[in-house]
Amino acid sequence: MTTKLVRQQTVITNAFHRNLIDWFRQHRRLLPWRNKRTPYRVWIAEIMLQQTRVDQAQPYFDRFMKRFPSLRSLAAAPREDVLKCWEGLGYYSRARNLHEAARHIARDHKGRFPRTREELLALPGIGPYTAAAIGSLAFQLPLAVVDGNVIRVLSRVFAIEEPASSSKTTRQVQEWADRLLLQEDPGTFNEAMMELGALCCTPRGPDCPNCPLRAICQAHKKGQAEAYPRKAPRKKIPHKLVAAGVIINSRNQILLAQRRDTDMLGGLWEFPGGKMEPGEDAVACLERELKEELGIRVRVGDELLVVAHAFSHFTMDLHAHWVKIISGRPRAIECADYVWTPPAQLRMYPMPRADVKIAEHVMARFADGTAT
DNA sequence: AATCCGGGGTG
DNA sequence: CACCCAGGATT
Repeated sequence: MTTKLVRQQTVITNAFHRNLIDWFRQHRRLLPWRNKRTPYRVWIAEIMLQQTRVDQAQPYFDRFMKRFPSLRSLAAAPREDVLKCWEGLGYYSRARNLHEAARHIARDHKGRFPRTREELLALPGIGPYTAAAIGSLAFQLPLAVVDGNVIRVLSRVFAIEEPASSSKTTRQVQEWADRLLLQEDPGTFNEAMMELGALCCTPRGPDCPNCPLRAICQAHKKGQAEAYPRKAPRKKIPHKLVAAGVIINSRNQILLAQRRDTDMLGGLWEFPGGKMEPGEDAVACLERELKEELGIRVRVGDELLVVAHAFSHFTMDLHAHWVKIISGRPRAIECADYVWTPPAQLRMYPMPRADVKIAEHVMARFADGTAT
């Protein structure tokens, strides 16, 4: 009885593997990180691909590899350079963690990349997914990855009813993936599963007729592929009003403040300001925030522009105003550092995207001579 | 187990 | 604008 079940499962598993791997060989995309699977390249690619689409990550990957071709060069670089290379990619803690982990490997592992799941998990920014990805792709460790693609594929294959976001689903999918993993070539199996999710078993409009797993897919059998994975009801995200000051001095220099490491967007440079309190307008907000943050009294002038920006967990309108200092010299009270810079050099500093928009506006105003 | 990261793309 | 997808860290 047991042997029969085992044999039956083996038949299914073999068919699963053969179809999946054949499909992958035909359809796999040629991506920069897929040639030369060194641990370092795999690592950088996997961190970039967290929460980020392939199309968006690709140019960043090429630039990053050019600028930091080796783990040693990354570890030796100033953090500022790493953030600058990451600018625009979002989730900046990834860049900070990457840099920290590189230094850790250089120092404690003498530059030899860790090659066990436990050692990988101990590095900042590496969780279960990334540890399995690096372990399988670079070191052929038998670790199954579970990312959004794998959750979608297996939620459909096994018609899992719990929402994709629940930790129960993650655990269930991890168990299935571990069981299905192609032991002889875990890296290719993992890539194939994720590629299937990206190209065929897509969130909307999955290409079931051409799917290598259609024969065993329970969601497809029910004619309900797109109904999986089940979605949890989502809550609405808040909207915030924020003000930023373009502080200009008598020498036509602009003040940038650096965010503290422990804050969100830590280490990035921005036009100082903050959230408007209830009942406050941008002017009152800037007078208060700039006193708290930099210890200066200011006169808030005209509005340059309003940047509407959507973040992952809220949206905001960022009101940028020209500002002059009435009294006091700036001190880095609620920020890590500050700097006065000529407008032309604003873009040397790594900034959040919303501040990049302000910076471009400021530079344009100076270029055409209409700056106040 | 749930929540929080200050994302970006698409229709 | 509404809607969608998404790993790690934290608590």
